[in-house]
Amino acid sequence: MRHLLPLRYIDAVVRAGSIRRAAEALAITSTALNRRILAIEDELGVPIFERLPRGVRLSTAGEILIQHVRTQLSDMERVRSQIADLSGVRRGHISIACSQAVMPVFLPEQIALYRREHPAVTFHVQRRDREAAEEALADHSADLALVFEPVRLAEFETLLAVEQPVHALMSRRHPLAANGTVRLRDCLRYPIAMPTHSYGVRAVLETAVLRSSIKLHPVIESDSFEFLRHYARQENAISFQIPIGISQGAGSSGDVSRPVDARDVKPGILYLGQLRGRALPVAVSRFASQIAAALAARFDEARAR
Amino acid sequence: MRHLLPLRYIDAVVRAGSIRRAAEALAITSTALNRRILAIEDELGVPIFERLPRGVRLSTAGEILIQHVRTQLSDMERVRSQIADLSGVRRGHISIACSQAVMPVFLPEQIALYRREHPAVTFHVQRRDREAAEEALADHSADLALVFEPVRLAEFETLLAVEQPVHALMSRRHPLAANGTVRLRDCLRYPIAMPTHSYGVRAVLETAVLRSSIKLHPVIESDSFEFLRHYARQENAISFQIPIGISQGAGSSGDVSRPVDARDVKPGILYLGQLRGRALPVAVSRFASQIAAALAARFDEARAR
DNA sequence: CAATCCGCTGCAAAAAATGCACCAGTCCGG
DNA sequence: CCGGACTGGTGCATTTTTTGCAGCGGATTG
Repeated sequence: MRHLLPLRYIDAVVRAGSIRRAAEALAITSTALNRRILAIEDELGVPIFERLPRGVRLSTAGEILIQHVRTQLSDMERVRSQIADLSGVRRGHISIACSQAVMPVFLPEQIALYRREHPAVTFHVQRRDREAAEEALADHSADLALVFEPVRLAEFETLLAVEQPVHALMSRRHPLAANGTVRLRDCLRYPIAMPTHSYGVRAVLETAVLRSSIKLHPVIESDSFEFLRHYARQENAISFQIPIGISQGAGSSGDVSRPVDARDVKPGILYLGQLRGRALPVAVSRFASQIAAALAARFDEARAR
Repeated sequence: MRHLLPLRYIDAVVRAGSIRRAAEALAITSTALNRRILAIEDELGVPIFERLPRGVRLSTAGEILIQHVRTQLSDMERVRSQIADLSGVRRGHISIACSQAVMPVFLPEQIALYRREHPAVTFHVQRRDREAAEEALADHSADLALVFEPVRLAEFETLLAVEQPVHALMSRRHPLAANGTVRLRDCLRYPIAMPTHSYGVRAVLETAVLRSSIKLHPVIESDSFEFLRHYARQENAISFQIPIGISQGAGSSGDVSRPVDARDVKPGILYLGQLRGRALPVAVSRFASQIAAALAARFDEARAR
C-alpha cells in the first residue's frame, strides 16, 4: 500500500535510530528520507524527532505518533487479509514471539498443520523471553505471543492459559526414573542442571522453594535447554522442563521426564496472548484458534492465576 | 496530512456515489480521481467499487475497506489533536449530531462556555433525528450524538443518560397553567399540537397511552417545535417538549411549561453517546465531559433502560 | 586534532500525478 | 427509435513532486 509509505519510513527511522541507517535499510537515499521526515514534521507543525549528535530520537509528539503509525500499519495488514480472504485463498503473514519450550515440538507441528491447509500463509517465529515477547507485541513486531509464566504488561490480552506442571528430565537409567512422579526433595540429592533466570521454569521452581527449607544449588546453569538436557544424561543429573517442550512419543533419545509432585511445585501457566484491543488479521486469528484448541485438548486450562 | 489523501478520496467517492461528482466536490478532475481509485484497486488486487451505469457502489471488499478508511481518518484526527494538545493550546474540531431539543438553549450555552476556554476549537452541529444521529456516528461524520430516547445500534456507546420528563407547553394564560403539574387526561381536553413520529417526545407519549384508554388526537402535527410552540399560544392548544428544550428562565415569551404527571407519562431518556470503541480526540473528549457534567447537574441520571 | 558520523540544503534529473480531449457504454425522455 | 446526458476509462502533453548527487556545518570520539 503506497499511501502508508511515509508511515513505514517513520517506523524505520524509529527502529534504526538514525535517518541514514534507516535510509540504508529502506534502500533509498538519506536525503529523500530526511526530506520526507521534514515534510511530515512540517505538516504536523511539531518535530517528531529530537536531533542528537549520533542520530535521532522520538520526541513526545513522536511517541504519540509512532503508536498510531504502528497500529495503522498492522491494521491495514488486517484489512488486506480480510479482503484477500473474500476471494477464497487465505493468505497473509503470521509473526509469533514465544518461549524456547514450544520450539522443538509444539510450534513446528502446529505451523505445519496450518500450512497444510493454507500454503499461502507465511510465518515468522521469534524466540523471546517472556518480557521481550510482550514488548514485541507492543511494538507490533509480533502478532501473537506464546509464553510461559508471568505476564506483566497491561497490554497483554490473554487468549488462553493452560497449566504446565514442571517435569524433571533425566537419563532413562536414572534411579528416579523408576517412579511415576518425583518429589522435589529427591531431585536435590542429584546434581541439578538449571535454566537461567530468564526462563519461566526457573521462576516457578524458585517460588516453589521460597517458603520451604529446600535450597536449589544448580551445578550447571544454561540458557540452552538443548545443552541442559544433554548434560543431564552425562552426569546422571536432573534438569527441568515443561510438558510442551518435551516430545510426547517415547523419544528415541536416552532421557525420560517425570512430573514433579504438585505438592512440591505448583504448575506454571503457559499463556497465549495478543496485544490488547487489537483486531487480528484473519490468518492470525485462525492460527490462534488452532493452537488454542490444540493446547486446550492437550493440557488443563488454567482459570485463575 | 497528505499521506491519507487517497483515503479521503475513497471516502468522498463513497459519499458522492460517483467518481465525477466526488471529483467535483474535491475540486480535482474526474480523471485524476478515477486513476487514483484504479491504482488503489490495483494495489489491493480487488475492485473496491462496482461500476454501475449511474455511478459506483462499494463492493464487498470496499465495505471492509471503507470501515478501515474512516476509522483511520478520524484516528489521525485524534492523534493530531493529542499532539497539538502537547504544545498548550487545545485545538481541534468537534462534530455533534443531536436532536432538535438541545438546539435552542442547551447546546449554544455549552459550546459558548467551551469556546470561552478553547477558542481554537471549531464546531459542527448537525440536527438529526435519533436514527440518523446514530448513523452519523457510524460513518464518522459525527464525533458525539446527543439524542432523545431510543438507542438501537449496537455501535452506540452511552456516555451518559439523563431522565427527561415530558412537559406540556402552553400559553401563560392557559387554564392548566395554574397547576404545578398537569395530568395527561386534562391536556387532551384541549387541542393537541404534536411533533411528528421522528421525535422522541412523540414516541414517549405514544408508549404512555398504549396501554390506557386514552387516545391522542393531534390537531396539528409538525416537525418544527418552533412552530408548535407558537401555534399553541394562538389556539390555547397544548404542545409537548422535554425540559432541555425549554429555556429555564421565566422566558419573556408568552408560554409556560408544566411537567406531565409521571403516573401518566414516564420520563424519556436523553442519551449522550459516541461510536463504540472509538478513542475520541482530546477536544471532543473534554467537551463530552463538560456537557455530561452539565446534564448530570441539571437532571436526574437514568440508570437502566 | 583529524576522522567520522550526523542532519540538512541547492540543484538537476527522474518519476509521478494531473488536466485535456475523447471513447464506449447505459439510461431516459420525447 | 434516437439523441442527449450521464457514467467510467484511456492516450498524451504538461505540470508537480520526489529523488539522487555533491557538499556544508556541527558534534563526538579516539
